Amino acid sequence: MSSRPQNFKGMRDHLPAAMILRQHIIKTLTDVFERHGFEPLQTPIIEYARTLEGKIGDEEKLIYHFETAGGDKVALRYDQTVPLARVVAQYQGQLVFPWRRYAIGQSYRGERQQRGRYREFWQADVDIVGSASPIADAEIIAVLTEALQALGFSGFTTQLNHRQVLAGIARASGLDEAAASSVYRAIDKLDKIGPDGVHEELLKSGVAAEAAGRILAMVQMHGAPMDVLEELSEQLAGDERAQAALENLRTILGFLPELGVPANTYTVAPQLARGLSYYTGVVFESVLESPPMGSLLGGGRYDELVGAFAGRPIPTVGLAFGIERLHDLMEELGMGPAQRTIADVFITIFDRAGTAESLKLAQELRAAGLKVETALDSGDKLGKQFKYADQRGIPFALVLGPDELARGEVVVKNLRAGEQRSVARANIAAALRS
RNA sequence: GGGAUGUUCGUCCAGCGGCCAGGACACCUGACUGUGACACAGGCAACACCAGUUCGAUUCUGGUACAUCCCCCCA
Repeated sequence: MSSRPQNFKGMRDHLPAAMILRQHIIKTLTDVFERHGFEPLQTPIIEYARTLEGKIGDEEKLIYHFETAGGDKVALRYDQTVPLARVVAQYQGQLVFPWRRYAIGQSYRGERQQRGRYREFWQADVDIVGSASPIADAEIIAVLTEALQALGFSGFTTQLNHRQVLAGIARASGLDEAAASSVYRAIDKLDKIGPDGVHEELLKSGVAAEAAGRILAMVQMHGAPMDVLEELSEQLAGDERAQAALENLRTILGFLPELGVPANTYTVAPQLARGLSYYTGVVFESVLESPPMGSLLGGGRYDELVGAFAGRPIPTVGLAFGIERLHDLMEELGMGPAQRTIADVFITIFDRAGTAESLKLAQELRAAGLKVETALDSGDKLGKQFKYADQRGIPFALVLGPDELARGEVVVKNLRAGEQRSVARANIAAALRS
């Protein structure tokens, strides 16, 4: 009784049909990123453990640690932001700032698997490093909006907030910084557990009933973004840092129309907290109304992390798309490319004598830019070859037998429609494209 | 890390103390020797693993592994 082979828990294999969708997602994102001038970056998935330690807060227990045979303490990267900070510090002299870069690859977190959460997951990160300009923040929001649209999503909402608005709400409720973190966690669950649930959690974390009521009132504000900002401004009057944050949000939002971000794709959401470990300014995430899938992406401004290795402040704003979630959602919603395979056409081999001509034809069509697969066994019957091509989902099969060779033609068979016709060899590529 | 539920041919499902463990789809093989699909006829193929209870376990109990989902946290 041999044990069945099995992939490691929480990690997935992606068979060709899934990979076609994933590559479509990655290509679409890459196109959008590059249209905005972002350059590609790739870093190893293994880092020295010390590089990752102390950077992401109390979730370090989720980092995969191990020791190499040579005694090096290493870790699988937890995200692509800390590696970015490392790269910035290491190659300062070779990079031109502000630096726009994107990185698409996998990260690892040792947590229990759940919907939309895996132990190995791909993210597409986009960041503008070395600029504190609100134009940079706005551009990141423009990129995210454009990318979701390019993928075919509609009805998504990007919720925006600012760390200092959150802090201001805590201050206005008489809470000190130490108490704040559990408060942020509680209010961030508003959408999930409702006002009553949040109220309960606030009380549980030691917030007075009156303060909890004020927090809830502020956090539940909704309406047109500029109106919400105005209301918050009144509620947080006298708090300079909060006022500056609100002004910053106003400025960022002001650039959005020109950057092509439709007003119905974003809201100001005072309850949005996100992973608080390193964000310092604007924070945001995009969600889909349904099906439920957590956030599709998340990000914000973090002005301290990147400079931590470099030893000088390097303000940065960026975000991470969750490729797994985009993938799962698009699969569920039937979005993305319809084809099951990448090949455009299958070329049969009629018999041993015709093998050379079939292979030659394949090269001609490949040179013309088509994706071509040939039969591999000159002894197989045509019927078997057709069946194979059909099972693979290849739309066309070509037959090059003695009759066709004599006439300088090729039979083009449409496997979906079941029709076939004879086409002059020179015109095949064109016939397949039409 | 804590918790809930689940695991039967490749896939989806049935069975439920004793069965040759059943079906559908998929797959393989047949007739057609320049043509797949449809139909037909055959065939391959499973009780996740380890203990326990029992005369007897796929079925009951416990554990393990894995999966789905929740908490935590996040993409």
